[in-house]
Amino acid sequence: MHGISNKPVSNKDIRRAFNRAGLRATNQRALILDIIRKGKGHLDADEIYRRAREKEPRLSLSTVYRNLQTLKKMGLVEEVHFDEEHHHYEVKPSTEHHHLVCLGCGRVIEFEYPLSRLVKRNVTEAKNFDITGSEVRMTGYCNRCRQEEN
Amino acid sequence: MHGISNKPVSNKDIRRAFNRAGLRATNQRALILDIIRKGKGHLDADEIYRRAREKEPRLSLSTVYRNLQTLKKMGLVEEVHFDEEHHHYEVKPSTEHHHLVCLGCGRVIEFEYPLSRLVKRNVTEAKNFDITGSEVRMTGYCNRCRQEEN
DNA sequence: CTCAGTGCAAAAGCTTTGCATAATA
DNA sequence: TATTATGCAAAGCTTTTGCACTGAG
Repeated sequence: MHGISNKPVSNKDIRRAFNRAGLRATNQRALILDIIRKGKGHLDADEIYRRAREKEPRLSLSTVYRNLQTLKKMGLVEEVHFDEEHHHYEVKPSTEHHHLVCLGCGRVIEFEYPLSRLVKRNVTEAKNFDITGSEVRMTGYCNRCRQEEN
Repeated sequence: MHGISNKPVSNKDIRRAFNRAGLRATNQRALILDIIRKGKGHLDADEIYRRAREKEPRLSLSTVYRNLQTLKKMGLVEEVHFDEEHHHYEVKPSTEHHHLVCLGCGRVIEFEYPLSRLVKRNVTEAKNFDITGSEVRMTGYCNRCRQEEN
């Protein structure tokens, strides 16, 4: 089984995706997208900035912010809210997935589950609602942290 | 059937709750809590500030922020993230409840459903996780907005 | 060659903090 | 009366915006 996806992965594909959207394929843009992809979704704007500058030291923070907006609009990147402080960004996953956040160690566990379908089916108020996106964040304590507690 | 709750509701109860926590029962504090309660959970800090000033014109924004922190720590108030822009606050509900947000008209629909229990049961990664809180926000389009679209 | 995108600097939110004063326990 | 909480003003962050310049198409 291959992990084939409908998302652009090669530089060429990325370039095409940008051009198709009427946007220009700049190094900064590709770099930022690449960092978000490698960051596994738990990077905030500043962290993306810091990592990007290692490769492209002249890059500016406003370029990061502007591209985050752009990539969001293109549907390539998704903004998630892990905590009260920062926004985090990740490449949009094709399947519905959610997060468990450990309040002990801060670890974030991703899981996949079609919660929106379930809500749609079982919740009266959701029946007449066309759910297009969902953001689920459950907090608690992971196995490891509970054991250390005792 | 009464809507009896274990949360303080009368002024006296609120006063006691504060004192029990070693805190002082100030007018500002009670007012802010009252506004959050009446606001049905969809107020941001600035909106709380504006409403509070109608009753207590000398109240400062920093007092609002400080008390939001305090009330959160006391477990009386909960911070929720509706959109990318602001934090919203609501009195902590006893039952697990979640939000449907209409991207068309901005309407927020609350629904109750024990999603965390369900995740705990059905998701491998959640099995060893002690879920203590959950924040679910599903977005889409409500009945009304879908009809207007056509 | 054109115009979208960039870098830089400045501005604009939102939130926190320091300090003197006021109010509660 | 002893602190806690408040108001005010200033500072701190994160994010956005204006403008001249650069580079992709």
